[in-house]
Amino acid sequence: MQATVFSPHDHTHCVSSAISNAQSLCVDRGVRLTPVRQRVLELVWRSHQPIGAYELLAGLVKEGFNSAPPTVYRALEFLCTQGLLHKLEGINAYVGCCNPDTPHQGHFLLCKDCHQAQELDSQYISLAIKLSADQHGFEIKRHTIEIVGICQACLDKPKKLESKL
Amino acid sequence: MQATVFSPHDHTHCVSSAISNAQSLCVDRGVRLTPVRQRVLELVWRSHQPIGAYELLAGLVKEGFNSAPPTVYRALEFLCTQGLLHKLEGINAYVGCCNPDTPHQGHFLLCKDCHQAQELDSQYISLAIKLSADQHGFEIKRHTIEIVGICQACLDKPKKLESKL
DNA sequence: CATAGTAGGTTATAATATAACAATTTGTCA
DNA sequence: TGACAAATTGTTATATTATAACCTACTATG
Repeated sequence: MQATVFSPHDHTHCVSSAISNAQSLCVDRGVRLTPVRQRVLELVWRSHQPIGAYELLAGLVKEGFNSAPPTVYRALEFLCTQGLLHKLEGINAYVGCCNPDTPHQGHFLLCKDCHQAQELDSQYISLAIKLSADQHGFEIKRHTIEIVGICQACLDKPKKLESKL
Repeated sequence: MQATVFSPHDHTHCVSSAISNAQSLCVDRGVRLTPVRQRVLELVWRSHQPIGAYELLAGLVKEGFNSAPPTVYRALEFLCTQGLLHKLEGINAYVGCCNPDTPHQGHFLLCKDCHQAQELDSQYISLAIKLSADQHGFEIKRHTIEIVGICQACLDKPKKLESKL
């Protein structure tokens, strides 16, 4: 069983390694991970859940950054373009990408209970989508795959609400 | 090759059969396809593209319906719940469902050029998603599959912009 | 015809996102 | 270095999407 965000783990390590990975990736690509961009990336990674633009903006403001929406949306656009973040369209929220070195579209499991997002890397899903598109002569540019449900950890938890009924 | 929305077809027929199908479906289920709900369904089907809530609202207003947003959002919620429409999360727009009798989640091809949406019914995609979720012990409630790119008809068109360069 | 449940009307506002233009910083190269 | 172009950020305003809350009207049923 592979490690997942749904399992306990050293999240501080996740954040710091994501940042240092992003730094070297930006150097390699000749793009600039400016303070506000890096801070947004840290805030997303630090969150244990997908996080929205205005919540990120509130975090920036606490640290003296500009408080206008374009500040955070520009940083998010940069980070998504570089593949450092993925946007979850269904909930208008952002999550860190686990493997930004290899450009790819994210596939996600979203838990309705703990609200965590697990990025998948399923060859089966990618292949099935490719097949369907090919059958229609359709040329894929990008895709959004968001699977909403209950993660294993939450399924295993005692069901508080039901026990009260 | 199956018929697709990307191909020419008698769209008037699409609309009327979608409406009559919806009417009998609602009768069967004991739910009410009220005038505003039916009108929203017609407006979505009549559009040759996915259509947004406020554009639908403008259509309702022209015909004397109430002009406040809850009017259209309530109708959309009803229609989506009944499986008569699907919402495209990536573009905040709605499309008619081709097969509302069988409850299902839509899979879509969205053309960036002509902006049409083709609903897929791919067992491969469904199976691949099921497999991935099972591997993580994840219980699926619903999912969003939106594939953005260029449809065959648009690929075949002469490329106007490129010929000007 | 009383009444409970469903649907719609109305007002207000929340949440998400972008346009447009000015100011500043950065990289580069004569 | 200093001048310039490009990239980034600041700032103001507004567009777009969606929901809360409360009230009124309609519908089905006994």
